[in-house]
Amino acid sequence: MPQTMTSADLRVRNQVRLLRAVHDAAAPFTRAEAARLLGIGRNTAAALVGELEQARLLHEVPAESSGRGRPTTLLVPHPEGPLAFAVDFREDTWTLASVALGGAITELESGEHDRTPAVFARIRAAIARHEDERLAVVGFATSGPIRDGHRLHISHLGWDEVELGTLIGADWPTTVIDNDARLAGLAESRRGALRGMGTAMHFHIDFDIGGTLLLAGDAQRGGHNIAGEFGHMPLTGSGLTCMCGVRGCWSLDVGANALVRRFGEQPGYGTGRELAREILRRAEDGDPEAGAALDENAAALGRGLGALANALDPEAISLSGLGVDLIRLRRSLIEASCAEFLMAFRRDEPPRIVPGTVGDAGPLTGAAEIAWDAILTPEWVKSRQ
Amino acid sequence: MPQTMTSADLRVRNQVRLLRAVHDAAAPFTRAEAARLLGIGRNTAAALVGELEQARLLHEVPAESSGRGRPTTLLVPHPEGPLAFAVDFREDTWTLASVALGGAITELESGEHDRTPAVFARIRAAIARHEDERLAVVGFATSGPIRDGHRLHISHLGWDEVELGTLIGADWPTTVIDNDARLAGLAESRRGALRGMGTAMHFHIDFDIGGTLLLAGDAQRGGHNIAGEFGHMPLTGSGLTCMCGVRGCWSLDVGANALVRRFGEQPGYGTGRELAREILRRAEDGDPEAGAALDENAAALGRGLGALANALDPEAISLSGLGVDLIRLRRSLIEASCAEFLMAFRRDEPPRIVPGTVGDAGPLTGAAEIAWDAILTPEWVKSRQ
DNA sequence: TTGTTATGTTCATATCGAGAACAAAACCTT
DNA sequence: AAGGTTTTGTTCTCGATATGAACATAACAA
Repeated sequence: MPQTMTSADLRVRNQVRLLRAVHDAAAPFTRAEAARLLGIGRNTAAALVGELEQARLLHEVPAESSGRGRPTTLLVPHPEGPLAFAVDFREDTWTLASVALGGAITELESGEHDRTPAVFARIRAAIARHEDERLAVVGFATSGPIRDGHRLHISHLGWDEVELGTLIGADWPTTVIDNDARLAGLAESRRGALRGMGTAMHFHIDFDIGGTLLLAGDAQRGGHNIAGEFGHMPLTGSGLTCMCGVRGCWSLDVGANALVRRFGEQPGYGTGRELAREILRRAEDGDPEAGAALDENAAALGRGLGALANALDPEAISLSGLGVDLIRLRRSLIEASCAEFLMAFRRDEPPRIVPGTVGDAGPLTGAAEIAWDAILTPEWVKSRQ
Repeated sequence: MPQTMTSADLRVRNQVRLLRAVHDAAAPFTRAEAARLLGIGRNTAAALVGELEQARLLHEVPAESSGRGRPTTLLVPHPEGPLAFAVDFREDTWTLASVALGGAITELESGEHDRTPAVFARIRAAIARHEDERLAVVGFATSGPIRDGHRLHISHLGWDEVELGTLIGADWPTTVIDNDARLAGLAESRRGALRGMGTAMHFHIDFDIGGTLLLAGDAQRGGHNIAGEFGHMPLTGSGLTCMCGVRGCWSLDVGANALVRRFGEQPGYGTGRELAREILRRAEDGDPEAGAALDENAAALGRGLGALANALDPEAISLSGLGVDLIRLRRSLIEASCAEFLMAFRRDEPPRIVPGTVGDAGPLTGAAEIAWDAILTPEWVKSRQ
């Protein structure tokens, strides 16, 4: 029973609701609109906003008049307010950005790395270079599952069950972490193609395919925080054995690895991505063999999406990475293959399959979301008064 | 923004929290315990309980003393309080029960039916026979997906997109409806083997297999209210075409249909269930061919559960129907097959596969849960004051 | 018999949001 | 240019909530 309520907490709770509304909104809104949105009186809204301005969380700027009525103010993040830092930690690069309330992202720094855990110390140093008293929380996106929230497993870096506590230590600011595929999905759900949907899915296609189930704007994590390995279900009837230890994974037929394997190349994480780009280019230029490889990839993608739609009934499915190219080049094939594996009675209302709109910034954007989620709480807001 | 909050709503909200706690509790608790549970003072608890007693929602009975301290009272449903009716509508029978706050079920009536929609009128009549002013809401469990919440599709009755409004009309009490597999899962999640879990799954195995994903005690419904057709994912590599219109469904290899098909019988909904029981009996008696059929069923079950666990990471999976027998007779085979299709790094912590404890009463119990869910709201509680 | 413990009860208090009335600042009409 | 309209901001009173402290009560234990 977390939601204990005294009449004093009521105020904090409404402050959080207001901050959440400002953060989630696509565009700034006025104080009067805020009152209507939250279902509170204008007087109460004035009081809330005043206190949040005192706490340097919100700021009021004159709104350009729109029609009749007394001029009002727009609610915007306070110029001296708290900031979240977001880190996107990738295969060989990292990016650090600052994110204000509302989601505006400012890139601060980026770098390459040598694939050893030492990179975490360098990222910590980069944070320190930009850190000031405005920094409130860090959101961190990494690839690989993070078991039970603290045991990191990145196969293509050879990191096996690395203890997160040794990488992100007590000298770090408050930090929340999740994996990139899940965060990319969260970003689409909060600020992209899946906005406002109750049930949706997102898949990131790179070397293989991973994804997340998005319910009411939240990414599902599972019982051990390792949900989302949709690529490791045997959905396409492959006879091969996957790196994960299972036979027949969907990932064996979808993604860059599947593309290059068709050309006799060993799938892997070095040159594989470039070769996949090359195959994509050749397919666009009309090369029949490259085109056939793309066809197979698209058909396998659609088949898996259809199967998953039967089980989970998403309103829409967004794709990122290679998936964006596959939609661009093979949309009808994906949809046909999806429909073929959709239960007959669902075919008149198939899930929409759309490219993500957050794009490459998905993990970073998602990291910013979980960072702000961590502090947009009654406890934190109360502590700032 | 549904959760508008005035200090007057606060009281109603706490009343609902208290009622919810009483409803969800495994055993009655005292007023003092309620105060601790909700994090409120004893004086506030006294006020809440007093008002709920006035509203004929709660009743206080002397609690047998346990050690020192002033004697207190247990909070129990009011003897003249509201009741939910629950209906379990099956292939050829139906059951009507009355369910008090807290979940105690009293069976009222049951009957057979002729598989035509006319049975709904007879169920309505049965409700009318037992209805009095205490009846607040009806929860209804049916088989088959209910698209968008109002278009019912029961293939084995030959009902295709039947409009629910024509079956459950304006002369019915307030009625909420969902399908049996989902409600059986909800029952396990609220009152059975999956109690208290954040992420879990339940599968009901009858002719085929259907299930539901349970998150924090709620069954997922999907974007069009037709989530849960896990049986129609191609998880086992079958080459057959399923009744649903798709090739290779998991359901082709798991359940009574799969059992009888192995003996050259046509799967169907008439004698199929009896034949499956017969096969089960023979397997128990040591018949090698029946045993082999059971083996195949169990292996296919495990394979699918492993695949789904990769994607959704449940803490536990409960089974009902034939699944209970499969666990009883072939537990190790199911677990081995599940492990084989579990990603290697997950095998040291596989999902627990357990028989449901609500058993045959799952759909009825789940129907009662959604019925009470529908009224344990601030609006309804306020309307009773 | 007396002390201990847990719970029930009473009362004063701070705070919250609602609602009404009024003020202010724009736009629109004539 | 003047007056009316519309929307928002501001001020004040009011009823309601949960709290916390103090006290009362009813069991058990020594």
